[in-house]
Amino acid sequence: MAVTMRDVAEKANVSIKTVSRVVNNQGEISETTRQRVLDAIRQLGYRPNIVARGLASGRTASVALIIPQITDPFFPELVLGVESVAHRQGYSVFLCNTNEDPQQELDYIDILSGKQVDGIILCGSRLDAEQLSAVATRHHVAILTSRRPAHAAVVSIPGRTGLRRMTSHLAELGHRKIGYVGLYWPGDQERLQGYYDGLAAHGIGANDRYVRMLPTITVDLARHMTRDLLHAAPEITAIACYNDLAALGVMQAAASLGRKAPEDLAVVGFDDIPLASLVSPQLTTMHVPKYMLGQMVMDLLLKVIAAKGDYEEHAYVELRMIVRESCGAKNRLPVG
Amino acid sequence: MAVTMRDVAEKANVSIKTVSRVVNNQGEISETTRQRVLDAIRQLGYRPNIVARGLASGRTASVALIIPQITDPFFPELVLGVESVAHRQGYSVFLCNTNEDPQQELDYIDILSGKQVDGIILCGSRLDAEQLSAVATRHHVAILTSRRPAHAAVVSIPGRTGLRRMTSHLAELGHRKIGYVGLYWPGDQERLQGYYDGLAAHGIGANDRYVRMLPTITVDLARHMTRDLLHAAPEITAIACYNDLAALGVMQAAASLGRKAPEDLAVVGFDDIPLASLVSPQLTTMHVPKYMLGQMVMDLLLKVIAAKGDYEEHAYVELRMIVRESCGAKNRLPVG
DNA sequence: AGCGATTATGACAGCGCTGACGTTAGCGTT
DNA sequence: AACGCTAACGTCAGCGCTGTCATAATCGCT
Repeated sequence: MAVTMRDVAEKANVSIKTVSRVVNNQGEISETTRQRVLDAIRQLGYRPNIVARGLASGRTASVALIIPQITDPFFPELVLGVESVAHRQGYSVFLCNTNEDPQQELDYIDILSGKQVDGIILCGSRLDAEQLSAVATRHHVAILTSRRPAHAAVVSIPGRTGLRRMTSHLAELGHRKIGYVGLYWPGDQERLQGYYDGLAAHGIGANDRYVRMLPTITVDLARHMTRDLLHAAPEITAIACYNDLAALGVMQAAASLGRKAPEDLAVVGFDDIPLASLVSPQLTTMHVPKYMLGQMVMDLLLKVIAAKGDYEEHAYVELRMIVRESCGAKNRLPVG
Repeated sequence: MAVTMRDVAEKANVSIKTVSRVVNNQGEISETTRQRVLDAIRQLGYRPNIVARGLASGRTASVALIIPQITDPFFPELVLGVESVAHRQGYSVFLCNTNEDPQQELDYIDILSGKQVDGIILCGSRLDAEQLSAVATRHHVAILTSRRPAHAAVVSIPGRTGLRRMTSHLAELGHRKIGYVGLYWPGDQERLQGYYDGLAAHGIGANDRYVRMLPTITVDLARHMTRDLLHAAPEITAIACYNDLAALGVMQAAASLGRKAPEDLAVVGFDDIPLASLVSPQLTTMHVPKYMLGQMVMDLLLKVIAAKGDYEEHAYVELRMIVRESCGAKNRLPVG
């Protein structure tokens, strides 16, 4: 069925090793031999068997990309970024959805390392610090997280700084009663901290009654919790959110209570997912360069692979605040 | 470094083949031997090397999922559906974005078949009929398309029927001047046909001036083209769209011209992407069960693999019209 | 007691490729 | 003329498994 190197070697009347050399562009080959081999390859339609190469060389040219949820609008762009550099470097990527379940994450790592992937990218890992560092020492790993794992190759989103800036923005607009709708996860309270930082920077005391933490972030859940929040503390005039999805829920809740954003409630999001500019009012949010993030983390993984795992780095992406409509700007729908 | 079957075999004092048998649950093994081997596996932390297995057996337990664009909101759910059944059956999935480029699609098929994937899923392929059938005969393939390739395993979205129903819906609401904003691609004009079908069913003559075809569908492009359309034919009172993304652009265009949906312009979409219920007015659209579609096409691929490629089937998913706000229903934002 | 059938296991080759090393012919050098 | 050197190959073992076949032990049955 499949054409092998042996077939090519016979046809070109050279050794298998010579064929291997021209296929991989390595070693010294005379131009005539190279052409002879190339012709044979073309005529026979030979395609190298990467599985066999993987077994022999230990490199499979495949990596695993582990993410919590591809349906979270944050991730598609990121995946695209990862894939673009992976593809350019000759790697293919296994996509693994963990459904935010640490056990599934561990399972996937197991399975994929059994498939001898050359490296693993962990995005928004739900593993605890200990598990994470165990995985990082055992495999070639690049991590995307807002946490600060030790001795690893990681790209971070500065969530704390980001939320401080967003909260400050609200304070500078004159808001004093500022709520927060966030994600409750013991492993990472960076963004919540940023919210507190922002309040503190403007001399506003933190008030636990103004904070709602969700076990997982969905628009529906955020809507429910926000209705609750606005009932309990109707004096709130602004809400900072963990991300845009939460912000959407917040805006829906406000609307359902007859409070229009931004006049009756200012809202800021985080991430700048595509949706953010498509809803009305358009979301003021912190832009996270997701595609670039994907590229960065894949680049990082490449370095880890090249260094055979012996590589540490901690890079941060830059955030950029996008002022749209949901907290007071004047411009409306794009025209034309 | 890695623990191999040989190590396990030595430790358990059996042959490698016996270890292989217990790992793969095949053949007759006495309970005592099985336990002995299992213990050795556990103690050594043995993990089978799937690459080696792949070379020896010809099966890699990996499949390729080829899609045009993961950032198109139609696809994440579908990918999830594919992955869920793949994972359940022990397969991993390579994600391949073609950027709607047929050449990239072909390249990916080449690369991944070099990696000896057991099967390939083609979604929304941009290949022409000839290329498609060539790929389908050469590899184990399941196809998701609205076209009707011969001699293949395919799942279809009945786009023609769907658009007929959406257009009819508009006609039944009393609209006579109904426009269409669609995708121009020679290989597939099913949805456009459906639009014409819908008009015809209500005795409305087709009018080319009411139709705009985009080379690729983005919200921005749809907005531009629709402004153009509404300038050229302001008498239009309703627009049927190829998909929800186009519908969003249409609604933005209408808003920018001071025409509010649904009062001044009724709009219907297609696909029911998550966005559809998040924008205001919420989109009336045709629900496509994307997650299920993913499951169906992966199930289909499994059959193709089991039949060693000798399997044909043409399944259709069921569509369900979702009446929301963008063409006349009364309900507004969800409450609580 | 002798036979085939069944159960449990091992031996062996080989999947298609690569890494390490070996070989050869041709060249310049002193 | 003997030597070393390099370019241009070839040889060989083996990556970690699986398929196929062989083998040994046990069993029931006549």
